[in-house]
Amino acid sequence: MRIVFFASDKFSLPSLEAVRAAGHELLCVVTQPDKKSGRGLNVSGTEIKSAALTSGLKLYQPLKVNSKESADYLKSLNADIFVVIAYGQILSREVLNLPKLFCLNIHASVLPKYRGAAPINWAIINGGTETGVTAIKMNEKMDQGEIICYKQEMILAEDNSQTLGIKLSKSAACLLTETLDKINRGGYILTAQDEAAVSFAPKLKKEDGLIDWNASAKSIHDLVRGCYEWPGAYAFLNGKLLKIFKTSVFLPLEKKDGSNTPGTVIKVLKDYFIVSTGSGDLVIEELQIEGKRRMFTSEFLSGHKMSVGECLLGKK
RNA sequence: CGCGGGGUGGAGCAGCUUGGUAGCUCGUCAGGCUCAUAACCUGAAGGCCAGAGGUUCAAAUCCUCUCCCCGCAA
Repeated sequence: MRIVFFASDKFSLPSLEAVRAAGHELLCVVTQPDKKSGRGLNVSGTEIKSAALTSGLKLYQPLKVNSKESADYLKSLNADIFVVIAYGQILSREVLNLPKLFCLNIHASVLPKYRGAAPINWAIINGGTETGVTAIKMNEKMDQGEIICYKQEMILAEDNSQTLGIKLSKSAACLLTETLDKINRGGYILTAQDEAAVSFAPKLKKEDGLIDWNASAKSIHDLVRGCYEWPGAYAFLNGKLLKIFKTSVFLPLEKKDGSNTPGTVIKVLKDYFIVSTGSGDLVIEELQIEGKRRMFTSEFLSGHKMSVGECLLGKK
């Protein structure tokens, strides 16, 4: 099929590769414009851009994909179908109607759950044990299109957003090629989403990573996993930002009186330290203090004196 | 020119203000103690103090420039 591929995140890379490998005709890759990012004012393009350039694919980076100029160009490509995966701009009805067939979107959750920009993160933050990827025929409302098919994926206890994202991106690639096959053969059924089961996964904000020590150790642990690696779960230690990348829930052998204020360091060992929470204790295994690189707690403790009774705070 | 922190044996840090012997907690290696050990004791190896200039009798330390890492912000 003649495909125009819309993507801006590395999540879409396996899908892009799969479409190529399946022998479809990639007319053009559409991605977000280069943006200033990082320290200073370095301009950089998306990873999709570099991949497309490496593969010699045609690249298009409209500032506004719905503009007349952009729509005219996309129309001129005369595509069978638009494939949209983590593109980052909402397509107008006009653009959605450009391809001969329709616009196909792969979303990183089992819809109608977790509509929105950060489904992988929220699935973990909420302590879920399974999620998946869904192929939908897009309509003008965000993630509300009819479902063509989906695949489920387990969320393992050791998964974080990164590892789960990698797994889902691969399953998205499989789902995409399967779906394209179905569409090619005409053997697919559209199922409307159950509006009663809808939930949302809005784009993560920096503040979403702030740890509330009054929460349970389990939910803080889920926050740490779900906010990996951006924005990162964080607290403050002696006025400095402390990002926490890896934790585990500590299961004490004996019951404690629970008199420790949540956020207090209750034990410092050689390789890690333990912080009390609203319910249960949390082992801190990997972290990053402001101005320093990310490191294992064992490394951190080699050079930073930390003592029982210190407090990790929710603000400076 | 967005703001700020940093670069010191293999790891993480102190020392810099007030120039004068390279320090701490680990790790590594060797030996000892021990029924035994990730524990304890003793000893050793391992540094052009990011790089280049400058000031000085003397620079990790003060001045200038370059490179690299990180947090904020986007």
